[in-house]
Amino acid sequence: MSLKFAILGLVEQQGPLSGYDIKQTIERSIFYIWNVTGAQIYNALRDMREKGLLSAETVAQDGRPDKRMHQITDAGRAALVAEADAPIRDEALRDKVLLRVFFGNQADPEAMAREIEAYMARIHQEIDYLESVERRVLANPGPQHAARHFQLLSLRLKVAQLRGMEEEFRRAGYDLPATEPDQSNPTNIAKAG
Amino acid sequence: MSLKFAILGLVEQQGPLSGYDIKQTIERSIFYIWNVTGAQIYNALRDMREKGLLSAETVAQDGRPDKRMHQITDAGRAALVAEADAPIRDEALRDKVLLRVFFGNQADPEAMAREIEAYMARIHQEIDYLESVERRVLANPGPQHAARHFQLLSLRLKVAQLRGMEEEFRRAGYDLPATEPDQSNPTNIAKAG
DNA sequence: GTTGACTATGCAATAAGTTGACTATATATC
DNA sequence: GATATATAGTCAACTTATTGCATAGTCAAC
Repeated sequence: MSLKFAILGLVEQQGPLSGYDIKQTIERSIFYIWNVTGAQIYNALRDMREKGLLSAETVAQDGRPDKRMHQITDAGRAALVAEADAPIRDEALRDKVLLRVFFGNQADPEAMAREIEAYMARIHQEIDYLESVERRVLANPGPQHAARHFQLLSLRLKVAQLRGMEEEFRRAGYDLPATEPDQSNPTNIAKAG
Repeated sequence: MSLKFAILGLVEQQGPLSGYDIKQTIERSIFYIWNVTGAQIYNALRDMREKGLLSAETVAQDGRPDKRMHQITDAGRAALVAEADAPIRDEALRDKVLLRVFFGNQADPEAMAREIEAYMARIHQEIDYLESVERRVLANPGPQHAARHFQLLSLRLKVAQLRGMEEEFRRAGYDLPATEPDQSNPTNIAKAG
């Protein structure tokens, strides 16, 4: 449900969107929480149209392919609210990275250490990047108070998780490989994969 | 693959295991990383037997149902090592809790605040519980140095994540509901849900 | 003039994960 | 005697997620 929840939330907040728009938006705003490919989104959209959660209208463009703009329906809005109001549970607790660490002794020791340090480097860059996003958001005050509050909160929660992990890796004796700082986000965690 | 990876890792480390044994072990040692039900394990085992990653032998018991003890095969060991040696990627980045926070404005504001505070309480208990596990492990020194190192590391990484989130929620103005402390783990995050 | 990036969508197949129902026996508790 | 818990397993159906492939036009760079 969660990808569909995210799509419903975006379409509700940002009016009619094409699949492509949704992909862009997720890559710009939810990338640190949820990773998707284009195919996943189009698959989900088809499904949601068939279930009546979204309605779509084909719009012709000049010089560009047609696109299908999606709107949330009453049924979609009901599904969105139902999910948003459901109790928060940590169901499907699942962390591939921690699992790899847990069974780290199955790997070659030196390779494992290198992997961890490379992962630390990605964490480090990701923290920098997320904090630059936060600064950018804070610097330009807009409307949508409640939405902004929660979006920033989730971002800061992610940063807090990453910081915690980084410190813990350090405490365990692992160290960042020396690199130049980088303000862009070419190899961030969310995208590396 | 990850559930199967976990199963392969356990069977490799702890010799012949029944599905039931695996369930118990996961509930005792990997519960904070990966959540499973019995059916999931038995489904995975059938699959892995069919693929030749595990071999099984039925063992009769008196006063108890027969059980099928699983051993890792050469193919299984190869699959385990292949996974363990693969680069660590944060593929399938997916956090339902953060997603719920991100779209928190879609929920009723007071209900959302209550949900977050209830979640904080679970985090808090989970930290206490994980730290008690860590103390217990540290207090009884055993063999398996490398395995222990990585198992404790993953546990501490999880604690670090949770601590980070707890602090961040506090900073955002949310507060733990007042409760009695509890040393057992009846409603911990891993099990709640 | 061809290569690559961007815009834009789709389907089929597979893999992975989840749920619910079901079968048994033994022991301990009420 | 009834109920609950622990042990031990299976299957079918389902949802969710992932991958690979295909299509097709515009635009800029080389």
